[in-house]
Amino acid sequence: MSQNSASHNSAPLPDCGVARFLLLLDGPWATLIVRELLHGPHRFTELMDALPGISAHTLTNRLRKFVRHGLVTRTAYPEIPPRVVYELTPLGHQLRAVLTAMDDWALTVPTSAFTPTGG
Amino acid sequence: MSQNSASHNSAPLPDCGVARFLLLLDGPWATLIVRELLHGPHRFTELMDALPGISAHTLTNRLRKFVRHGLVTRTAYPEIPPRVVYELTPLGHQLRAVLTAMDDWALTVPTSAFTPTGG
DNA sequence: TGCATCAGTTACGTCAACTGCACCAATGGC
DNA sequence: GCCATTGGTGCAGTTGACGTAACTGATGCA
Repeated sequence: MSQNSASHNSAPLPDCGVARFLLLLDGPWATLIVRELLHGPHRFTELMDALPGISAHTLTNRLRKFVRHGLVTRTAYPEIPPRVVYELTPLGHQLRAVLTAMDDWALTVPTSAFTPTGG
Repeated sequence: MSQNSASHNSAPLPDCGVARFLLLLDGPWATLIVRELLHGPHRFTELMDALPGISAHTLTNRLRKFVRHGLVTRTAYPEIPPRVVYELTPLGHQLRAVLTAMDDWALTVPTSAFTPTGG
C-alpha cells in the first residue's frame, strides 16, 4: 500500500487510472459527497442534511481535499451568518460518468448480491 | 455512517446505487482486485504479485467478500500443491464499465489534479 | 530429516478515517 | 443577557481496514 492507492506523499503517481481515481475518491464519504454536488452547488449545512450520519469534521476534511485537488470550488460570502457554497469544477463534473456507471451497475444487479449470503 | 455506506448488518439497502456500489467496493484494495480479475482468472499468488503491497490477509478477506456477494467464483483444485482460481462472475464483469469510467476520468484529467496543491 | 511450494489461517498490532462533543466568531431576535 | 444560526476547529475516543509474523497440510526433492 505504498504505491497503489495510498496517499500521494511519496509515490509519484500510479500508472493505472483506477488507482489514481482511488487516490482522490477514497473514503466511504468522498463519493457520496460528489454525488450530492452533482445535483448542483450546496452549502455546508445542506451537505450535512443530505448526508445523514456524516460529521462536520469529516465533511470539512473531504471538501478541503476536493478543493485542494481542483474538484470543487469553495466560495465564502462575508455575510452574517456566514455562507459558504461548494460547487463542482468542470473536473468534478466529469465524475458524473463514473457515478452513473456505479449507479447503473448497482441498480441492474439483483438485490441478493448485496446480502452476505449471496442469495 | 449507519445507513449510507457501511456494512449491510442492519441497514436494509440504500436507495442510491452509488451507495450500494460502495457497500461492496469499499476499501482501497477492493477495486484494484477487481481490476486485475478483469484481465482474466487469477490464482491467489498471481493476485499477490499483481498487487504489490497487499497482504495475504487482506487479499483473502476481499476475495471472500466478493465470493460471498457473487462477484467472484472460487475454484479449488484438489492438487498438491493446491491451486485455487478466482474468476469474475457475469455480475463482476459488469463492473468493467465502472472501472473504465474511473480510468477514463483519471487519464483525461491533468496530472496536476493529483498533486496536493492542485497545480 | 529438513526445506520448499501453495493457499491460506490465526494472533496481534498499527494507523488513518471517522465520530461526538464542546467551543468559537459575529450578528439578529426576544 | 441569552439563545439561535453558519461554518467551521480541537480534543478524545472508536472502528475497522490493513500489515507482519508464524503456522498449517500434503507432497516433492535432496
